[in-house]
Amino acid sequence: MARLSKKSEIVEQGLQLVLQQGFAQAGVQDITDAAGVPKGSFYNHFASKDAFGAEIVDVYFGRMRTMMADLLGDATRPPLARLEAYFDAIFAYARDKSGQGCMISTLCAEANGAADVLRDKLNGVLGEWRAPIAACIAEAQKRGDLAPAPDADTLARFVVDAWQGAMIRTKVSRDLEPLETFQRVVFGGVLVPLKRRSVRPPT
Amino acid sequence: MARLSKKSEIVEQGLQLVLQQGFAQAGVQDITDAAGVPKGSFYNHFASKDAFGAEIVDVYFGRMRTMMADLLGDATRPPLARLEAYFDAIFAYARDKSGQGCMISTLCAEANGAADVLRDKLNGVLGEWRAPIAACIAEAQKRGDLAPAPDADTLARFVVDAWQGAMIRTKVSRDLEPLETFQRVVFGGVLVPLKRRSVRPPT
DNA sequence: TGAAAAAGACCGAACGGTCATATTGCGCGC
DNA sequence: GCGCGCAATATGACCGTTCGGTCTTTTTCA
Repeated sequence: MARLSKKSEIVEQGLQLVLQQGFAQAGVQDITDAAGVPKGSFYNHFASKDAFGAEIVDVYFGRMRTMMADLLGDATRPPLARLEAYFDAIFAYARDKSGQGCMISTLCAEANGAADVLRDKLNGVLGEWRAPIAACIAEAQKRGDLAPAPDADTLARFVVDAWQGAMIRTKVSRDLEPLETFQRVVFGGVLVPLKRRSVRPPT
Repeated sequence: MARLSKKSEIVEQGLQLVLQQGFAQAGVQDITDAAGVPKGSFYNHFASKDAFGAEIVDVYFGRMRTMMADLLGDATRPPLARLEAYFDAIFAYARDKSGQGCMISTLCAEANGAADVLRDKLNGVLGEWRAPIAACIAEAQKRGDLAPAPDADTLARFVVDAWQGAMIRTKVSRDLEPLETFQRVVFGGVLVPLKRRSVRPPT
């Protein structure tokens, strides 16, 4: 039987549930109910709930990876345009597909109290996420599109953190305003020249 | 008995515990154990765990409020210096006091699945948090220290979101690097002039 | 004397996880 | 091509623990 094992069904439904409710909040029972399988099946495929968590991070990030490769790696466009296209894409993804939220930010928020295996996985994934963004920024800096001011890696860390913060707030505001704000500020101007300008007054 | 009711002890220890482990993760039993009181006492003071959550948000934000009033409202200093002083202060607070994390970001992250009373409270608190920051930014814009580009409120939303995102990542990285990155980028230059510059190449 | 608080035993439900059993598809000797 | 055996999966009853919350009784203080 098993039109290819029910594992994929558990992963798919579990992904949605964790996305909506958080990892701790989504019980194993809830997940297997959503997948339409008895609870026992869960432990045929996953050693523990934590192992399941690590696996859905892989699945989820696998999908992000293809989006990143497509949009951030497109050498035919200038780096900043690629960055904007990428964030447009994950914005659209958050709007249409996931109901709602970002798996990574959701799990990061619960990192305290979570198993080390999950924390380590998240650290790795965050690095993998940041790298191509930092590469785009570095390329823009080399082209002179961007000030060399904060180095590319620092800037990439900041941007990803800001995105996650916006994602977190969507859970409270229940709309996409935080993501729109992110887009507007990051790609339309920002606090930045702040310090330098205030240091040298209009004379 | 009761050197002024054990409520304050429950609130104090509960605050620390929620800060460290998250709201859902910190059980009522854990909290009363930490406070050294029997579990029954908890429900003499709080109608439910959610009501307790709303109350510790008030207590926590009350402390933030005084810090905000002191540093952001100090009319003797230029607005951008006040902003930087404020973020320096909450950085130091995160480093030294809280062990570790930010109550607001922690609870926002769990907003899905949380009671509406808590979500509403968080929305209110976020607005109250943002307002004086937006006021500082607006003042800086009026003085000409800052481009009028993204309006003050939008900028304030972004900065607060970015701070929360950094706070969230400290839970994964287990160090203060995300907060340092936030400081460096926000107060040292940023992506901002990005779009405008890339649109008009060096000719 | 009465209301508030302290106290701890207690509750049903849900949690993550286990286990014994039934079922299935598949490789392999024939 | 066929039957057999076996490992992987399917299944649901079951386990101990912990969850948020209740109840009753005792203590305290105004």
